[in-house]
Amino acid sequence: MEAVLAGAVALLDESGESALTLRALAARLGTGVGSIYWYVSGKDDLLDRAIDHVLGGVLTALNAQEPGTDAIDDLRVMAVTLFDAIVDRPWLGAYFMRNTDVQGNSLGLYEKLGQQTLRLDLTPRQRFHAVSAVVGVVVGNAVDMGQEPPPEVLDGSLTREEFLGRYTRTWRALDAREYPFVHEIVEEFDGHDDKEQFLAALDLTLAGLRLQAGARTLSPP
Amino acid sequence: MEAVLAGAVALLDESGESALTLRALAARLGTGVGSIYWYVSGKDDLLDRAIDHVLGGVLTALNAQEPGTDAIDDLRVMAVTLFDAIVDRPWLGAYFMRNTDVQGNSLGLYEKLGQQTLRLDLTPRQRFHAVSAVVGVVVGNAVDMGQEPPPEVLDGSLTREEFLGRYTRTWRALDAREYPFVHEIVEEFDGHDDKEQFLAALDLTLAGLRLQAGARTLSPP
DNA sequence: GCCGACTATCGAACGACGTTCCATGATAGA
DNA sequence: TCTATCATGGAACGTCGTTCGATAGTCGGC
Repeated sequence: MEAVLAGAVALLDESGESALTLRALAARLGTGVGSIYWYVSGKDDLLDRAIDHVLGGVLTALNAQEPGTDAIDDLRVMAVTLFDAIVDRPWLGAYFMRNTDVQGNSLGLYEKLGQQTLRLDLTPRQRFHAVSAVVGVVVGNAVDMGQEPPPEVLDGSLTREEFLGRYTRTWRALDAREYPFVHEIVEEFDGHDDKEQFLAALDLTLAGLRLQAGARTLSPP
Repeated sequence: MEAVLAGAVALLDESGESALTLRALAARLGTGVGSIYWYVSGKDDLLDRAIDHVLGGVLTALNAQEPGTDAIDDLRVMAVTLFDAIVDRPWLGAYFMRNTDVQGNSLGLYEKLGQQTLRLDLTPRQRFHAVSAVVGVVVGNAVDMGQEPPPEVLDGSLTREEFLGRYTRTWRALDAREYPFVHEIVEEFDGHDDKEQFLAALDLTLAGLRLQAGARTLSPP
């Protein structure tokens, strides 16, 4: 059972979601496809368990985090940790929201993030929405990078910079009167950092949250 | 060509992404699978064109919107329009970020949203991040509802309320000391509205953006 | 009036996938 | 030792995306 999950995660890590095939997993484990079905009910179940498996590691990382004096700062660190975990395993991004299990480590993460909002002066509904918003920002920015890069950059025949350069060249050639915004930000897009982009989005949401909470925390000063 | 795209969108609208099969599409069009390949290079291309097709409608809806006095308010209306389009067609959510075409209606939407930030007192980088953040919030909250509901509720043998009730019952049974946050918000989750949840997240981000822009707009007073 | 070139259509065939099913070992309690 | 349960392995089925060659229809040029 543990070997099945570890093999599935290894396949996903090595070559992305398209590489996770029951036949490929059986070959890696030196067994037949039928054996895998004794442990899991199907591919969906396999994926759910594999996700829960790695989310367990993320959850322990979150639990190891020392609580600080500011709840929103702690919330921010947790969101960044979650984001980094998805950067390490891009396939997590595509399937993150899929694992809406009734319980498990997914719920544990939700709880851990939510506990920080308990330290803020908010209504239950505001807390509920705040955690959803933070998770939404993480997922929304992570799915972008969860996409498998085109085969040309995987082969190494095209670097990521050259690939992005194709965008900027096309954009620079657009009519400046029809596309004033694209021209405004094309230099920013060129060589942009995905993580910086995520942090900017996260900080906007957290700034709004801080405003909503009135900058007052209920935790020890 | 137009018929192919219309048929693909119709299939997606009727029964979700799993229903879009080249054989099913050929049958609906009264033709063979080979004919479809004369118009599109493959299923990915078909999906990209179908998405661009419906995004064209969203873009015209955005262009029809009367500019208001406040750029952020306009940005908010546009984000809501985009979200509503995804609610109407849940399959859009799963594939929205997929269509990162170099040009097309996807770029047009990006430009339209970005033009609102040109009316704000921001640096180019801040504008770039602001649009990414808004799109991230829309996508992050839309993918949640882009998931196909379990077959039981599709059959009608289980209502959405009963399905959500399974969550709340399990959560209420959890240890209140280990899961204080889940207990805090379980009542909010029960019968919650996805759109309200999205609006809360969007408003947090826009509040942060308004703070960043110093509440000063460059557009006519 | 014929002909090559292009446009467009169709469905059989291929390989890969998820899944099912059953024959076959292993293992442990009686 | 017998037998019931646990566990394995791989052939077989149906569906999917995709490829390919056969087959018409539609022109303009000689």
